[in-house]
Amino acid sequence: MYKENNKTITAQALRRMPYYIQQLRILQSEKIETVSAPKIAERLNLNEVQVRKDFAAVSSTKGKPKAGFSISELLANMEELLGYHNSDEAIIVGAGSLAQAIISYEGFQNYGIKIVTAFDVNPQCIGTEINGIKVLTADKISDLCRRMKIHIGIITAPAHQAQVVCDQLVAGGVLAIWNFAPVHLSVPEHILVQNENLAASLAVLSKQLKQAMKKLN
Amino acid sequence: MYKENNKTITAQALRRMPYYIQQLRILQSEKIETVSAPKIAERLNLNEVQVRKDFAAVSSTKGKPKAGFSISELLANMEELLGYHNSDEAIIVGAGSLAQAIISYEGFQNYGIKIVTAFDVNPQCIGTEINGIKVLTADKISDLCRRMKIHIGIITAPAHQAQVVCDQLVAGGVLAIWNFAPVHLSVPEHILVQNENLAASLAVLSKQLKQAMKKLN
DNA sequence: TAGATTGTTAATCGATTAACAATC
DNA sequence: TAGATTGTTAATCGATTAACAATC
Repeated sequence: MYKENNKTITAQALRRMPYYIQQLRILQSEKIETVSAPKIAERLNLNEVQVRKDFAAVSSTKGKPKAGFSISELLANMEELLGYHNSDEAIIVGAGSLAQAIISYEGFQNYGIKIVTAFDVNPQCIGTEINGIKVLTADKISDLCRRMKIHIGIITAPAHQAQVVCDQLVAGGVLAIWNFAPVHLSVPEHILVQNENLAASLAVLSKQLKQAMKKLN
Repeated sequence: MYKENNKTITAQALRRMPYYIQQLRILQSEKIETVSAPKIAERLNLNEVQVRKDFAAVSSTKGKPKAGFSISELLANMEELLGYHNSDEAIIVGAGSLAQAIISYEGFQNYGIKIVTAFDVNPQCIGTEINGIKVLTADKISDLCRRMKIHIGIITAPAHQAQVVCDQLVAGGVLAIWNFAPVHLSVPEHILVQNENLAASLAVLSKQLKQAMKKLN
């Protein structure tokens, strides 16, 4: 849980923020100026109390009974909270198609990080560029992280290389790791790891589907 | 929550399964035959009771006090549970770099789905192949899903096309949607949606990092 | 005013963790 | 036997949801 202006925001609430931002932008493009929590809740299939609490937690001003919240103010508060306008620098290790997808993902610069360099072990791609981002040899990971004071490392390397890459990032002083390899990473206690495990997500989906189909029969 | 052999497995437990499988395979490759819950818990930084309960929930036989569980049996039970050996067919819509990454992701065929066709609106990529998978024109989504009785649709299209694609999938009889577009999808009640929202994950990571760095000062 | 909406306290729900007897 | 480990019940924790008075 994180504090901002004496208010507490949970990780789950943070995960909802991009969805709020998306909806608020739609309303804003329709020249609407205020919105109520129940309205957004309905559009996103969420509980209205939850939305109200989330809004209260990020909003710099109070909502107005009957009227709701100012859309432009909510948007500014949420974007500020997520750091959309002052991006942290990051590097990405493993310059394959996943790296390319992330680098070109709907303009990630708007999402609070800026990828400055890519790394790979394959001599064939070293020296090339992905969307304007240079691919360097993996030997230089620690060195570059340290020199550029990089705080975020993204691992898109294959599973069997993920732990080695992780260790190099940690050695380079990286504090947060966004891990796309489907393996558990061992890290010192102070290092943050966010796992993006597609195998795990798929496990949930395909099991749920099987259950649903059983019910249909 | 899902039942299997009178035992209940939660979605969170399912998400832990691929990590168990990874660790069990490592031990198996070292010719070790049994393992205890506390041992796996330690390797994965989990609570030992949680691991024991997860094992009990999937295992076809009971663990033995002092000895623990049979690794090969646990592996077989988990792989069966996740459907690793009888893959469901799926299609993917939006044949960009993210689609390519998913298609080539560590051999996804082992993870319970088999992607049979890709779709795109861009005439340039229609007719090409991605790792042996043909790219067809998006007009044919509903039709093909219906004819081939496809149950899983993967959306890797841009945000502004995601809802349209989703509607086509639903019209084609798809029951489960794996959505990589960073938007909320409106679907009929019986349709399963698993959101893979990178913007949301990044929001958590970058906020946590900011908090951690505040503490360091 | 009436009613939609807010903010807040209390109740519920689900998942994790602790405690502990049973057992190989 | 002693001790590691299991299985299970109870306690804890955190997040979501319900209830309701306050207010524009």
